[in-house]
Amino acid sequence: MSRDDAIKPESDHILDRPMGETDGIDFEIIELLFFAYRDFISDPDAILDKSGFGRAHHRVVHFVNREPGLTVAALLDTLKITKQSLARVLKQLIDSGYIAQVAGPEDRRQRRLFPTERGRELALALARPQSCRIDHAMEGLGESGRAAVKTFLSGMINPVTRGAADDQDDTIEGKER
Amino acid sequence: MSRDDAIKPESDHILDRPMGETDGIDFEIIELLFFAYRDFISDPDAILDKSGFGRAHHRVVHFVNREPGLTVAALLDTLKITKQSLARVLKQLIDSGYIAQVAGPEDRRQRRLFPTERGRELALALARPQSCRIDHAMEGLGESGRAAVKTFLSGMINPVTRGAADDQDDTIEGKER
DNA sequence: AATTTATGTCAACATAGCTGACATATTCGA
DNA sequence: TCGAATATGTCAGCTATGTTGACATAAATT
Repeated sequence: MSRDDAIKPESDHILDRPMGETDGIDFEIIELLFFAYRDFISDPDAILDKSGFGRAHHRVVHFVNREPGLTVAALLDTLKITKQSLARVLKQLIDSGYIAQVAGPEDRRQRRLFPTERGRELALALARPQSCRIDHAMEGLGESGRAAVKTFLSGMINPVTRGAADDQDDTIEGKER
Repeated sequence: MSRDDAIKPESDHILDRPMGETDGIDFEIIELLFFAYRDFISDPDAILDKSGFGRAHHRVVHFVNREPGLTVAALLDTLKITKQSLARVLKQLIDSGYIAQVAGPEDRRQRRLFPTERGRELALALARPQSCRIDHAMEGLGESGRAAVKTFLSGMINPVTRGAADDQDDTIEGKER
């Protein structure tokens, strides 16, 4: 890198004032969210490492445990990833006996996803440290404070556009998700 | 996949009860955090796509703008990634004129990072929609509610272990981060 | 019978992490 | 002053997880 090209404090309109509240932007919360989520994720990450799984597996196991009998389509819609992305991790979870598939009772094209005992245990093991962290963060707060947190987090989420629910109607605009 | 191996609802200890509050775990907040963060990130993602940058660039631009003159070591410590990971995105940001390096005035080994005008603009453009989203999510909340949110988010973050600050002392246990 | 839907799968690619190894400039301590 | 430690950069290769596009199969729908 020839080392000397870095020593030119004169050029290029360098700014040395921190980007602050002056712009009417709440950088504090932006950063709190970044750090909070990073650490929130780190607990399960450590556990997953041992099992040879990753975050993608975590999400799948979580939602399947939260809603046993979920269809693949519904899961894709929740995760907002492509079926090819899902396929990779889902296959591993099925092969390792964490999740089982059952043909839909009404519509036999569907593959409804259920957790096995093993899958349930993993989901709980992953959720436990996260729950602890949340409990700790909620410690000082009263009922109204806790409610405020939920309101805030809900407000951060994009509104659901269509009547997604369990209806079909997904490939209308050509996106194959 | 021979299609028929999926149709075996009998085998393997399938659970069909949702994983719920019974286990003393607050799944609601866990999920709210997941969805909230995902959507929170999606705003800047859309902007970054146009510039040909990714989330990694976002973080670098953000923190350099928040603390101009940051050393590479300090940035690595904030982001908790390896220097090789940082190098890739930092190089691109420097080459494209979003960030400039200046040799440290005291310690000339350091490369202190500063935003250029361009870098500042990008950081602001990325923060703006996030700030809007936060404002919207805070809308209903009073001062105490907002305070609760900050307390909560702060409580979610791992406590700082050592006197990290600007001190050296990083390679003690052999990890080269 | 033809079409649509739900799902799976192959192949190729991009981003952003990681480890390991090594280079260079600078500072610091003995 | 010299050798070790430090701050940073860089090469090479690996992994995880996302993406597109194309195509296959079974079941439902029209």
